[in-house]
Amino acid sequence: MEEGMSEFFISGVSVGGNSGSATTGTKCGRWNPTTEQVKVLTELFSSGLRTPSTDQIQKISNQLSFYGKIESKNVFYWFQNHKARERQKRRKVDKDVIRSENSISINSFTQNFNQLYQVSEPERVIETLQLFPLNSFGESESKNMRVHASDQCRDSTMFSYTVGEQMDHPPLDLRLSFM
Amino acid sequence: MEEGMSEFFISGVSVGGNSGSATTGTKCGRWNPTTEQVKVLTELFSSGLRTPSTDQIQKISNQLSFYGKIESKNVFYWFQNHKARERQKRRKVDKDVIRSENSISINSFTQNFNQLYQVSEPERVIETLQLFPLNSFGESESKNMRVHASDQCRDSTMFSYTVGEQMDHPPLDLRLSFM
DNA sequence: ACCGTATGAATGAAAG
DNA sequence: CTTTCATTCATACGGT
Repeated sequence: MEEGMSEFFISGVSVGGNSGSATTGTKCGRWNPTTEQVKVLTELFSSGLRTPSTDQIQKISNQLSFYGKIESKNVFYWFQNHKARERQKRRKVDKDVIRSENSISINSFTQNFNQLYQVSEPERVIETLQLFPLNSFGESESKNMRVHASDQCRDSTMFSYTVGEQMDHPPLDLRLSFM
Repeated sequence: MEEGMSEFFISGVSVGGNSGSATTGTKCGRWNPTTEQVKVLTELFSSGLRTPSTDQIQKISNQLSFYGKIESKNVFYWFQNHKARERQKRRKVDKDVIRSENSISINSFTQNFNQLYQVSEPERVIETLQLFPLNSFGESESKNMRVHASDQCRDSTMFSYTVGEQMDHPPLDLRLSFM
């Protein structure tokens, strides 16, 4: 990790006095992506980009700076996190699916199937990516809007498999026999 | 931004909804642990469990589902938050202690030291925690043996420069023509 | 009904 | 890449 990152922010840490983070209203402390930035990054991601090279990061960052403050490392981290969480999520889902299959296995098969393979995309490195400003004008009204605001209902890729049938057996043995 | 936006919650099981929340037409309620669940989680935490492994999370989740709907991610988040907030609290206390230390003598230094470098509890990181012996056989494995001695005191002085808010010129050519 | 607090959920940033 | 830490957003609740 250090390899590719070195030139991004190693130098940035503690550059200067910073002057108490007055921050003119914006909570500066960490990058707060605008919706446009997130949108673009997401598109890139869904286009197959997973681990952008230094140059790619630079370009992306550069372009995204149009929508608001951003640094290369933000882009780098974004991809790291996004990729990692996609994996993590899939992993957990798989586990849940497996477990639930052992107990349910009704027509949830189809869903499980979709779940299991929805993200199995062939990790290809994109060569030329054209998606872009084609419509990036549509919604550039928010400058520093937090992306959450209205889509809190993002799915949770981990489900529960509410049993609910055995609500009458004795409480589990909670004795932790450690040590 | 989510890549795997999936909205299928295990067949039939109507997730969330309800939860009142009239004001902001929310649709997906969030997990609301039952007292039983909280009790169990708290006990586990008190026993020293801080960062359960995926397997442990699964087991715990599975067991707790007896008391009500729950997903593995809920357990995951619960521990994350609980740990973080305990730490947060401790940090605040430490601050206060340190502040008062300025007027106390050497004696208290030792105490402060202990407070700083010792977890609230004997920090007996569980090594073999047999969660719910009922159905967790020899799978107890844990590699959370490390004790944080280094608290990266991240200097939140951020460095990025602001790129002036010029949101009113045409979008840059974002074609990423990688070489 | 509003407001403050506790806490579930998310994610940027790092460390390992 | 994986896992953890820190911070923030959002919401359920209880008090006044």
